[in-house]
Amino acid sequence: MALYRALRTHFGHRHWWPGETPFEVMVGAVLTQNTNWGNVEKAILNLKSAGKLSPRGIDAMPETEIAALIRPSGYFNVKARRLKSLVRRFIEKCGGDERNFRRVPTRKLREELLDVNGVGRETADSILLYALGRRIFVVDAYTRRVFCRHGFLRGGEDYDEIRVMFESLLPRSAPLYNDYHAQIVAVGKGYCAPRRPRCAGCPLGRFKPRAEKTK
DNA sequence: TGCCAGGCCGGGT
DNA sequence: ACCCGGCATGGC
Repeated sequence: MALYRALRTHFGHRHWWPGETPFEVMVGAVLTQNTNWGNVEKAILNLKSAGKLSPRGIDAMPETEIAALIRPSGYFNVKARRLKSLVRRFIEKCGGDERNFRRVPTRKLREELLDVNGVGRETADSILLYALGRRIFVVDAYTRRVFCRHGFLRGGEDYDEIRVMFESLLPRSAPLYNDYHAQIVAVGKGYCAPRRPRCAGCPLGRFKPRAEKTK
């Protein structure tokens, strides 16, 4: 937790996820799979300009047409298929309005998401936290990289192992999980990318591994 | 120029 | 239970 405070002081509130609506966040979560966010923005802009950034819009479009619009995000054929699968399920489960999920337990939603082809744990959790405001800590490549490098993780840990670790160490708060993960991405992008030297001003540099294990 | 980016799936061992 | 190839674009 003190670790979060340090990052937060250094970077300021990150205001994540970039996206105006829950649906846009869902789409972004799929498009950003192993892909630079800048490319995802172009793809989303294309969908928006075409007036197709809606559950019905995606649902009604043939895959080839979606692929053409999301081209800049890479893996466009795969992602077009994944988007359709997700949107189809989304419509089936809530009629395309996530407010209808209000009474559905997070665990159930997570299972439902993971059952969709093309939605793995990180994508599911990103949707749960950033689109639906559920208390699920998102683990990603940056999380592993940063916390490995500083000795909090060994590297072999399973995704859910890491997620549960964070969730049990932190106060259960969606806004906290939200900004914490955003902070990790901020520090990961800037200073902890592979083969890139760490910035001297990085708050993580001031922490000894292990000293900060408890919130 | 080559490497990297906010993964996931399917098939093989 | 791991390990690997495939999927593709744009930026530095």
